Amino acid sequence: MIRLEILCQSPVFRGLSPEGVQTSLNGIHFQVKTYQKGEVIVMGGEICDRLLIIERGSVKAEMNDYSGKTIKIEDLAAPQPLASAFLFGTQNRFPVTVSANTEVELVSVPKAEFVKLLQSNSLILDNYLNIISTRAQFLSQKLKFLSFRTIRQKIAHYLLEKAGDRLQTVEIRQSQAQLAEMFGVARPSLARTLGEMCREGLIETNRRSIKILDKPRMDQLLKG
Amino acid sequence: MIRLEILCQSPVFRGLSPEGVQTSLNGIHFQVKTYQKGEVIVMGGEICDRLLIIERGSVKAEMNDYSGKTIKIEDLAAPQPLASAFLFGTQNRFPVTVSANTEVELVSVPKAEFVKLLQSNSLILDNYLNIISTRAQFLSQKLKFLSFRTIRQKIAHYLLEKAGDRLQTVEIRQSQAQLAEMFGVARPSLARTLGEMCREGLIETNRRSIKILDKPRMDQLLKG
DNA sequence: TATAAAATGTACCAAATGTTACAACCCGAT
DNA sequence: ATCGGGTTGTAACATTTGGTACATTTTATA
Repeated sequence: MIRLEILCQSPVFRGLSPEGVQTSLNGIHFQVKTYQKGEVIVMGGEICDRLLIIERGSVKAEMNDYSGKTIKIEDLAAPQPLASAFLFGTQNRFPVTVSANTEVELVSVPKAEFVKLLQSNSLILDNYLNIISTRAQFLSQKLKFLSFRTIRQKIAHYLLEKAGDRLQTVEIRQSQAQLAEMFGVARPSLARTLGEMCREGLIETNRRSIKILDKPRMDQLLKG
Repeated sequence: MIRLEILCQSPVFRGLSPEGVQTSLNGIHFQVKTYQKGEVIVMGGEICDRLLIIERGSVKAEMNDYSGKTIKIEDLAAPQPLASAFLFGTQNRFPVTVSANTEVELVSVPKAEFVKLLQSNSLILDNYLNIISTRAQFLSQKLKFLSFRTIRQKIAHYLLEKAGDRLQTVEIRQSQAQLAEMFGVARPSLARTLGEMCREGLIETNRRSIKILDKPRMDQLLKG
């Protein structure tokens, strides 16, 4: 049994009514698979020739290097699709090993069938293009971010970007620890640098809001 | 006048004959624009609502931060498309300022028209999906790369990846300086680390070829 | 309100990297 | 063969960051 109410909330089917999803899926082949908690859903390196959409439950994705040990983890829950950027392109293999956090139900659509979907329904096509593009943009953004050498620069970049042209005060939604992870630095290092920038009169921190005091000097930081 | 022989070599139209490109383009609106050397083609931040394909000449893309200074450069020549990953997605703005290196001729296809193309021709759709996916994968790979903390890890990752399962000797095509830039580290630091790894018996360097002596310990480096 | 858990601000030291400088080497052009 | 430019190896030193530890504050929950 397909959970249409769930699927139509998936990024892939966004904007379609449950009936619309039903209609779209009518013409194509697909499977619904169930996995028990802990079960491996896809192994890293496996050919990615199908689109997987989580219908129920959550999974974790672990990246494993050649030596066999897992490094990083990402959690995905219904109604997210899995590794959508790896269906096409030159590297058609799952970069991660995916296993079930809970009991999981997946819809598995073979690539060829999914292509039919894309061609028959312009909304799904648009959705999918948006998914991959957004992913590429996200990664691109993150890369630009990592290209800054010092923590000061990362902070300056982050704040100025978030503040835009007029705003002076930026509200941080994440914890300092999350911010540090996003910056790719150690949490105490981030706190220290924030403290230094405060003392130097560049910014003013107060909880989760940061006020930019000296924009010119912040700009200067990035010119290097 | 459209240069069909050039366009059909573009990643977007790959696999189509010149006549096929002609046929595909017949139904849609598009423009051919010419720019003089040095002229700005798109400003960073501008809305990206059209696909641009270079028909002749080459362009350079510069990323400029808020302080107005350009940072990085990428060169693109015919028959490459421009910023193809930014036509869709949430951030529909050019991330870079593009200007003409030489006299340049571009084909400009409005987004709405391009969508028609994608829907009418499954080959173009497949090509485009491949372009964005490949880009996402490339970025993802690069990001994984930068996620390694130490230079040793970066070297180990790079060498093991390049060597694959059997090869022991890896030929480097770039200079040490280029390699360092790719790693995002200072050149002397890279040289130093290579030297250390040599002395420790992990590798053996000789000009632009590096021999992996102790694969197990190299693996171990990445687990740490 | 009381209490535990999480988040934050700091300090110290060790490790890694950047910076600068210079010598040795390789390679191509004259 | 020789000269010069680019590449590589190395050293010494300054900076930055990571890691660990702990006190303090805030937040969540009973």
